[in-house]
Amino acid sequence: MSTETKSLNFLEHIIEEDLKNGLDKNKLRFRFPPEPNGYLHIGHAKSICLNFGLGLRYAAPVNLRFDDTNPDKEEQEYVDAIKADIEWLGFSWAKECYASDYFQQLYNWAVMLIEKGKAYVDSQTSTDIASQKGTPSQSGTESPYRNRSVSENLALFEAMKNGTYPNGTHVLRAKIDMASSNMLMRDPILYRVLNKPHHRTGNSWCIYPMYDWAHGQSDYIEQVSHSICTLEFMMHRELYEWFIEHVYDSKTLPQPPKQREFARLNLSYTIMSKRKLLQLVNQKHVSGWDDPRMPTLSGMRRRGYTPEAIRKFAETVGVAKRDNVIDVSLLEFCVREDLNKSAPRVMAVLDPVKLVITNYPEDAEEWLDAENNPEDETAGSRKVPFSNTLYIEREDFLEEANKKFFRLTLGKEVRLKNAYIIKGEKLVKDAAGNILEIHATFDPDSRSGSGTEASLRKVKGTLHWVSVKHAIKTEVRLYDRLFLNESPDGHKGKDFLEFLNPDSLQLIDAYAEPSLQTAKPGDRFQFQRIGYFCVDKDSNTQKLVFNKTVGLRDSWAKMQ
RNA sequence: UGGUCUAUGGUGUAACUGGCAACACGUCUGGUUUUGGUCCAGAAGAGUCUAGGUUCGAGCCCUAGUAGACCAACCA
Repeated sequence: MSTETKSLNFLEHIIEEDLKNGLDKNKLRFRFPPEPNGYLHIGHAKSICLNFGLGLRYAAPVNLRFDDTNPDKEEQEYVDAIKADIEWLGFSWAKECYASDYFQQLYNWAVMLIEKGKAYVDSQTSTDIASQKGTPSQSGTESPYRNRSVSENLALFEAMKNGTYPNGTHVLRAKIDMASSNMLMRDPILYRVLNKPHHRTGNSWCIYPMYDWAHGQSDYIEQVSHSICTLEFMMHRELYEWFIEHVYDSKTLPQPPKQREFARLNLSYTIMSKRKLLQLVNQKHVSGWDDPRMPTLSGMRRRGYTPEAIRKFAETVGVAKRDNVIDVSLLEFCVREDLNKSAPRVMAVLDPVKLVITNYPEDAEEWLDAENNPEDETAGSRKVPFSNTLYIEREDFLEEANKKFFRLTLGKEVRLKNAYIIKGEKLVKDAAGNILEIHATFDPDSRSGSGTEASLRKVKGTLHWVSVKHAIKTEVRLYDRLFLNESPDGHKGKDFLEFLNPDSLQLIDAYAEPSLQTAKPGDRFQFQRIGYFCVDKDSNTQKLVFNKTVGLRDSWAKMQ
């Protein structure tokens, strides 16, 4: 990998600095720590590419750690989906870890904090505790339980653990500073009583650690050197370090883990909140987490996005600390760039109108050579059937065309891709004036690849087509933006559902060349002049459908 | 009204310990092309939030403003 010429991002500068200051390169270790409460989305992909990318760059292990400290929201289904998505993206983790594996160790450390007088059991209600927290500009007040004796705390905490108390009755808090300007330092909660089975530990625990208590310690246990998270955890850093300081033993780890923060990915027109995505799934606005309209990795996979494209995208957007909004078109660019190299070209007509070649023998057919991919010489060629009755795209004919339009019109020549040059002759219309058929004549000497002078003649337009007799009818699913508002948070005060695009999914019947008969799920094609499509299997009917991945860059469309 | 973080073309990211602001996307021209795709060539577009300061020299350092983000869940 030629990472040498690439400039470093700020995290890599930090790591380089640490190495320069004597950190052993072999002690570098990273982790990707998802909470299994939903499917991974494109925002996670940035974090995955960042963490695993650092692992690759420094030949350091990267753990996959599930932050499963809240059985209220977490499920095994999510664990499985997350693993599948990371593998699909092309990364492999050194160890599969779970915060829940550390529950006992965490508990022991909590007991240790109590013994040191650094933690106490608070028996107030959550509202009482909240009201004592103060505000950012006003210090909080100390809990009446703050100075319980160590032995009382120990007994209470053990009883909490043993399931003696109902939910919400007691919490374990760190004794730090109720006047701190950092709200998180005002005696944060370490444990809450939650009588609920956990997807991995079952019924063995009825107290569960909070994020702050679990996360840093998990990093420490796994000997993570750099714990990279998003900006909203910035204020947690002070607490992270306070906790580490109280359990840290330099004999175990030469240097305590370091939390550093980067700005999360924001994509225009894209919902990136797991809560909202879950709502879309639960309320059946989409068919599931892997609906091709979802910004989830599984949705993008079904849509036809490639892991390469997503990795390239993550690399392109970079990593920094300022808030950003990336335009979705950049992601689409990365997808096109990758697919252009690899996707075979095929012909399909989405909105057909009949084209009759009047001077072509009525019952004749011929199989013409068609190049599979002009970007890839090894892709070979295939045969496509030609006959006197074809479908072409309705929008490829204009009865009254201006000079800017260089597709088919009466009296003008265009080329049929891989076939002949034709000339528009006349129209057959119904009583209402709708075009039923376009009649044209072809030039027999103009066959593609025939090498004749006529075949080399320049015509401005090239049309895709399929032979009516040979075409296969197939379902095509066109996807548009799911979410209409440009800014993901630009709907202040309004329900984000109001911005859902009613036309985000369109099912249409299209006609495709017969070679597509053998297409398999996951295959990707470029429908000539239309866009990229991915073969998907309908979960109910088991029939193959084509999902539109992304359109072609179309400068003509932009001119209108 | 407290604290923390951030501020570079339209967007995003660079610029090693100060030395003529670079790259990608987008935009615009022109060329190639049996995809109005691709590819190729070129151009425009910021003088780095503001005001001071240090310096021979500041996007980088200092001070003060301004703007935005984050922080008061028994969520992560």
